[in-house]
Amino acid sequence: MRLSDTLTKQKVALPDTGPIRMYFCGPTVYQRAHIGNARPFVLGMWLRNWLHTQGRDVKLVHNITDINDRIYEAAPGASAELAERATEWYFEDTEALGLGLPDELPKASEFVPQIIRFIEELIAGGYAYEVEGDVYFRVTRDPDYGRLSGQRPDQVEEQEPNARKEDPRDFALWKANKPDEDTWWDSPWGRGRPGWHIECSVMAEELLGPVFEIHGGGLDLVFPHHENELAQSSALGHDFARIWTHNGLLRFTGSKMSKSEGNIVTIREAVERWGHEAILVYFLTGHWSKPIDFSEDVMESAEARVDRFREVFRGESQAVGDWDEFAAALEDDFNTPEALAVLHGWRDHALLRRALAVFGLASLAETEDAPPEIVELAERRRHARAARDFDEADRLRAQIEAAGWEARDVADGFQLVPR
RNA sequence: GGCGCCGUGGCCGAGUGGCUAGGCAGAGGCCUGCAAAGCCUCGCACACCAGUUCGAUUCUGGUCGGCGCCUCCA
Repeated sequence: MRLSDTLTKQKVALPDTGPIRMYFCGPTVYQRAHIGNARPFVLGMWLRNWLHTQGRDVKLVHNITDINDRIYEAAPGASAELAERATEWYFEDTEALGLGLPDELPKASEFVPQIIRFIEELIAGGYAYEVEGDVYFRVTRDPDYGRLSGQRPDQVEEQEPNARKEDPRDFALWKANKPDEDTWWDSPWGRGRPGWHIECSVMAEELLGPVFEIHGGGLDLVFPHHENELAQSSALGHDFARIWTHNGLLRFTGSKMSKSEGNIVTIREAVERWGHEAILVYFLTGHWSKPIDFSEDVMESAEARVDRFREVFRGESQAVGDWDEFAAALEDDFNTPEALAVLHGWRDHALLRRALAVFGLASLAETEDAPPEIVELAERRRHARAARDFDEADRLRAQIEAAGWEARDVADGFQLVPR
């Protein structure tokens, strides 16, 4: 399989043998996750499922960042409780997507000793320095800094001056505890807590090793988050990720859906409104590397596709479907829109179910049986029709519809479909 | 200012140097007691301007337009 890689800007082939180790950046837990947060989660799970069906050994790590400025700001004095609660929300919400869970869901707070050791190594190598309880990464020490995002250190917009930094673009590995921060850990530099980027380098390497195959996350993480992860890990001589996959962001009413703009729909709201299947199909309709609009229209369109697949399973299974065509679409940069188009032509129930299962959509193959009382009405309607009493037949159909079912006349009788 | 992405038929959205994407919506038809579902047919699609080429939506250059990131955003 080949995947578009941010670092080389090319499609890079995965190794043909050996395990596929993947690290996908998860949420910072301080509020309910929005639908955009679901995209990297979903992509990670799909890749994992697909590689499994290809017989590969896969391990997917999806981190939870539960130490962050935003959490302190959102819950002054109770940040740990908020992080814990928001982590539970995230588990609930992603579980509702019907894709199961990644192999590992590490939390930053559980890796602080390893983070401290990592920072100590960076200091020992001259890549980081301590100032008054803070530790900063020395960006100018890395001649390749900026190679992931294309940003050169001298081009990066300067932030608010921080007199403690040697250079304004240096970033924090460790931050000294502030009075309003209610969680802290002891370290060689005093009480404090990890900076934003270091936890991912550490957790990825702890759980996958100093080199792994795929690192994913939202496009907005390329800079600075992933650039800095790469800088930290390569400073210690680690290869880190072989392929960087960055998913396009969701746009809502034309502009980016973002927490700061407030125009967000949570995963939970979306699942309630459209159901998890329509959401998954919606994600399927756009290539993972490109932005997609989130709107009523596209969701209605996704719902229609869901119905269409369900309809196939209500019909007769026919030997129509070419697995290789499906596989070819996914093997070439995981092109789900193409794969989806292929699947729309299939009539082989077992094959289609197997393909949909890759995307967590096997449930589309489940046909629902009507309760006995509805079947009874349908039977009566069949007799009425046989007797050419169409007024009675239409009355019964209305009654069936009122009960939430649709009566369809088919060659050998009737079919009942939930509405 | 720096880095990067994108402009495909009413909408969404793949893809290709010449051969059907697919879905939604729309029109007509088949089927039906009427429907529903399904199936069939249809709509002069590739922002603009040059260039390369026998031939470009697909390659190159430019123009216009939209969008993302630039140290709290998946």
